[in-house]
Amino acid sequence: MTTVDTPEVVFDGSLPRAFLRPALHIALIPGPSHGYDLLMQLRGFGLASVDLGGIYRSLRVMERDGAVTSEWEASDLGPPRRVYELSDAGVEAADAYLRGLRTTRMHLDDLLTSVLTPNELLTR
Amino acid sequence: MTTVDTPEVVFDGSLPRAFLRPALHIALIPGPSHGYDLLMQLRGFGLASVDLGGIYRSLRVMERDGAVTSEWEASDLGPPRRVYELSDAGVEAADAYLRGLRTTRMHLDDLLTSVLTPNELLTR
DNA sequence: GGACGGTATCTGCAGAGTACACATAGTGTG
DNA sequence: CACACTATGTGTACTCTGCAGATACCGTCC
Repeated sequence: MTTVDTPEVVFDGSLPRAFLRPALHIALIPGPSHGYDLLMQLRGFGLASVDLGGIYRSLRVMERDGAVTSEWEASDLGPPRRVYELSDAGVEAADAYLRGLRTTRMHLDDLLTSVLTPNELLTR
Repeated sequence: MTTVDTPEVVFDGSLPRAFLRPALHIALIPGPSHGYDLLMQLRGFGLASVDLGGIYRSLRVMERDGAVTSEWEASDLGPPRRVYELSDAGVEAADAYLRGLRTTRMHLDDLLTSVLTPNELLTR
């Protein structure tokens, strides 16, 4: 089977996975949090299709890289949580991500307006 | 040195690969073009690290999906070019991408401002 | 003529990254 | 005691990407 399996236009406007790590850093700036809660937060930022497994893996990589530290915390709503907190290096990384994302935003604007300014396109 | 091989904050502000297909669609709205030229255009939109091989592959997938048609064209600057043109379906797809990207920009703004509004963070 | 740099397309492949499903377990409610 | 929600984690097949290499046309300079 040659499996041509059309990937289709999956760009629904949600933030792509490339933003997962930046978003996790940023979501942790206000204070410590755990994976399951971060999932909910990220969904609010349009990271709609993000996979929980991916979040846990990402957080562990971030910890391995020294951006966060973690410790277990009891919960009265369910099983214990692994709570992550930004390290100093993590705060710096978050800041770098913020700067990067502002540039990204700018490029996105360039791309979106590139098609609007030549107004022969509006007369299509 | 245990070489945990820090991937580091590689987020330089360039548009991530997820934007390649949308950007190709959009870049083709003004008119037909070929891979090598599209590379140059996309670089102008912050798709800096984009790989030529990836562009050619993407274009072929787009053709397979019916978004573009291609034909060979002679060039007096070098070897013949394969010129791609948006089909009707491709124009629609490009439009869908544009709408999606506007949503993406909105989410990106949410993410960026989420960290600015709580102004205890500004006093760090 | 031959070397070189720019233009142009395409393929091969190892490694990274993902989605999706599954396993496990605590807590409160009917 | 079944169920839903909270919560963390793993296994795996698949896809995607980056990087490097092959091929080739064109104009210029020596």
